[in-house]
Amino acid sequence: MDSESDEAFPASIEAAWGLRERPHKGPKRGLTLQGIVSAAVKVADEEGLDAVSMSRVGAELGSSTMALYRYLATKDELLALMLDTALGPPPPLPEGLGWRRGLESWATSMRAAILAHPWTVRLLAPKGPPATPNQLAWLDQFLRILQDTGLPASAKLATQLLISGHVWSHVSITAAIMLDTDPGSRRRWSAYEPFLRRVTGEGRLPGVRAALDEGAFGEDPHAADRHFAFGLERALDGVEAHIRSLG
Amino acid sequence: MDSESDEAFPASIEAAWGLRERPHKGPKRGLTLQGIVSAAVKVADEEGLDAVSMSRVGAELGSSTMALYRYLATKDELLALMLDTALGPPPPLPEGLGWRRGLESWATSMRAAILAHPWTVRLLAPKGPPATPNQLAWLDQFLRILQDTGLPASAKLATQLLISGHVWSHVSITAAIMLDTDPGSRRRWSAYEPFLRRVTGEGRLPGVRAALDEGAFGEDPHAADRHFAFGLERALDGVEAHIRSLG
DNA sequence: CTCTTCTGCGTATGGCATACGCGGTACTGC
DNA sequence: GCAGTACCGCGTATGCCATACGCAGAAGAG
Repeated sequence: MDSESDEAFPASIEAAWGLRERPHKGPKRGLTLQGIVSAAVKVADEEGLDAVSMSRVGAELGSSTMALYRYLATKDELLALMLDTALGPPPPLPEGLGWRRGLESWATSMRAAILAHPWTVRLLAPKGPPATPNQLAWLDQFLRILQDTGLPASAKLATQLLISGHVWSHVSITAAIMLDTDPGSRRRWSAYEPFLRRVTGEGRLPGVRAALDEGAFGEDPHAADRHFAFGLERALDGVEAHIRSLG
Repeated sequence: MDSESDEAFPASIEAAWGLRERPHKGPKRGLTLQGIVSAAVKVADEEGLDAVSMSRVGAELGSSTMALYRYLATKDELLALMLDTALGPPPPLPEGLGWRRGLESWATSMRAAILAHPWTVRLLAPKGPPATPNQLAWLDQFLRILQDTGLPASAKLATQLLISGHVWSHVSITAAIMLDTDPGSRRRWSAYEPFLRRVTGEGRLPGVRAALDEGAFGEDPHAADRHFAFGLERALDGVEAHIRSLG
């Protein structure tokens, strides 16, 4: 009955939900899943996601590479669990905010949680349905915020897709700039405006050229925050209009 | 003068803009950048993005691995150019559509262009400012559609971020399902609803549970299309309200 | 006709995920 | 208390990968 779902979902994800098995036969386990994941998160925080290899994580634990495979079937499982613990659970929501302020807060918290560990950005690309505890907790909070709006459940999910998509895509661009510690590609951003100017010459790409001449590409460092807020407000305006049209 | 920007942007990207150098000294070149990129796109289409290795592409051309490095500094450059040619230029826009229908059409075309080569999804994660010809052409079309709306250029860019973010994130999820040819993970989707039911027991995750009981997770195959349209309409509603408030 | 510069490409390096199997451990059933 | 067994950590090995380096030869420049 339940044994089928045990097969369909990786054992390590089951384990993350606390569905531990009885203490089996062999020798005592020297490691824990949580310990492995924490070590991997530490490595990612300190040396970047590319430094997270099975051998590097093993070394961090004073263990060997292959020992980890007694806890994880593949590296992808490790990455999924790293994402889950790095994001953490959503912060508790103040009562009585109303759905709009609630979603605003949700999106802002989500953005902050991601940027607290910028390498999570690259792991947010969905590889399957959300299945880890914290990921589902964020989804759950979102759905609860919309509880009393009268939206059908499928519209709630579609709204979550819109808002979290905005957070994700915005944060991806932010991270692409922020994470650029390499001086070579940092130079690329400063060379961007002259590059665009060259490429938009002779009447090519008039839309880009107009934006360029309006100074939209040489913006102040707070432009990212303002763009995030702008998109979020537009999206919420649209949701609000739709909710009103239902009542 | 211009030589600085030549340094800041990879030579292969300059080459993609047709800024070819004079036929230099040595032996004739046996390959072309376009030929390499086309071969790589072919491999990705037929065998998936993971099959695209320098040696596989070299073999496709009857050439060696290292020959490619006379045309590309790194594999990342190849991937950037693959993305650009796979997306292609935006289809010409019917005249007089009005900005709203225009953006709708833009987003729909963009989604179709991505899904025509589903592996592009993974390459859309921004690694720097958009710099290749077709990427900038899509951006340009978007900005031109908003030409007469009275929006400041920075708002136009923020709007583009919102809409393209929606397209990207939606298509990412769609692709995560579509590309799942592996029977093991296909099973995971069908096992998802029972999994959620198990995990939302005992009052946990009430928001998810409510959506589950409303049947929102066991939806028909056209749910993806409807969710895409829903999010797009909400976003455009918000933009429309904002544009009205300016006039 | 030589010289220089660029070509394709062979070889080598260091990294990676992970398959496989061994020797030993500690719980289970007798 | 003892055998059996299932599971442990982990050494070794395989087959990928991107790419650094340098060489031999080709072809335009003088």
